[in-house]
Amino acid sequence: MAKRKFDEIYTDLKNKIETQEYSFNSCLPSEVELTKIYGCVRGTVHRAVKALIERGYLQMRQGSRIRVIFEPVERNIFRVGGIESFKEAALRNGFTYFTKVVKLEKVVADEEIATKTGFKIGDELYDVRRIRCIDGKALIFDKNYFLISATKGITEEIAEKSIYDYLENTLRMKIATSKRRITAELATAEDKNFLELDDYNCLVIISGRVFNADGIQFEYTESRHRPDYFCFEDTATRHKII
Amino acid sequence: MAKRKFDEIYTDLKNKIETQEYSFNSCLPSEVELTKIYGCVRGTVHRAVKALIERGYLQMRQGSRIRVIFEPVERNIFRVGGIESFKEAALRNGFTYFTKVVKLEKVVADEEIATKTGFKIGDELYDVRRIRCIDGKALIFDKNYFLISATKGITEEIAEKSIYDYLENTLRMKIATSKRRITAELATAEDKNFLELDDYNCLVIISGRVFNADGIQFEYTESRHRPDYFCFEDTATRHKII
DNA sequence: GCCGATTTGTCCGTATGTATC
DNA sequence: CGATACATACGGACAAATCGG
Repeated sequence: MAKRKFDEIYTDLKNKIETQEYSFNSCLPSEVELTKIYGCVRGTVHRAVKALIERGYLQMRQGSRIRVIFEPVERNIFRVGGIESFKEAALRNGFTYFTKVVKLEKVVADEEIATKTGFKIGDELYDVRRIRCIDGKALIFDKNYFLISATKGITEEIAEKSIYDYLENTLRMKIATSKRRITAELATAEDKNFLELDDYNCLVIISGRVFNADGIQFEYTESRHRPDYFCFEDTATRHKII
Repeated sequence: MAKRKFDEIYTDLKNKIETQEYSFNSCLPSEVELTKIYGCVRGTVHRAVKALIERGYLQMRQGSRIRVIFEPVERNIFRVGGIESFKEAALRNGFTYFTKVVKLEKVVADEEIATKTGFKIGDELYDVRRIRCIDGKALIFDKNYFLISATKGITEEIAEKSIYDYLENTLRMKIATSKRRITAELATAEDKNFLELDDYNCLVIISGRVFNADGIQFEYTESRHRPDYFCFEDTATRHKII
């Protein structure tokens, strides 16, 4: 995977930017100079640079040079970006955490479930509900449905550890795309029962449909966060499809 | 701008997918067949397809064909995706809306403002606060700071209409990148004063720093939404930098 | 399970256009 | 205006994964 020339350049530039070797508001060497540094054609450099633009590290303008717009920020917050899983985020922030499985049942999708989850009526699903505790406090409530035909064999032990480890490493499933939606709602009775909400009467909800490489939707996920344990970051570029 | 071959292909494929000419879960013609259709080389087709993958329309896997994973969804929700402005979202949903300017003052950034906004202490800024009303209800509270040296001449009339129109069309500023963060917080006294919060005691906050093409940050924006008028959608692809 | 055809993934080298300085 | 630098596209090559017989 990491033997793509393109990845090397991407990673190397990203590191140099993060360590301020290329510092905020300075300019990168021109693309032609970069081709000499990395020993490749301009197209390959260009591709790496565009990837860094989309991720908010660089900025380009035709005719002028490539500018660094990355600034390191202090952060002790619970991010849910494109990449980090719950576990990674907890670890990065130095929190202790554990998962408690409160439900693991087989259900058949009725109309209500089908509409909400994107599965078809009649599909057999695992209904998994878990509480995520951080520093001993119950802060996140995860509700998941998995298509049994694609994810056979999920047990409580697996749900407590990592379902994705099981799917990827044991079942050898290849996960491809995931469509997410972030919303916020009033907390339900179930939320209040399971979570320590303190003064908050709302939750932030990240819901998503996940597809495997065969184009089959195998999961619907809903992660209900106490507001202070939620943060999402991204970079948008206006007016351009890259 | 629209004379890029790549854009034509992107737009045409996107339309054909949205109108189900290429339907959910079916496969596209191979890249080679597409080059014949569009009269271009494979690299160009490939690039358009990758853009559609990042936006959740398609899925590819080396060796097998390109699959459509877009499904039209009912949507009567207030999205804040990468692209839509407040106005566009309101229009799309068929709501009436208007903006009320409750503050437009010049301020000098002190330490507190500087930390929060990313400007430097001593920078001269416009402090703009606006209420967004949808269907007659005050639902969104926008707090913005603009760097005066880059955005000279903002008036109440402009703030009521569209500051971005003014910046792009009158000042000819080129907006490039914007880093956003989505969080949720308890509503403040100011929020409760300006907004109709009903039962909600929290708000969803989209904050961001916006840079122009010269790499200058000219805006800090904070958009405080009542939870039921907020929705963010995106697509994530696992394990791969495209 | 093997093999060959198909299809996507990456990269090269080159050429031309366009914006900036 | 010319020099520089990025933007897009072409055509070709080979690698890697998939699929069907």
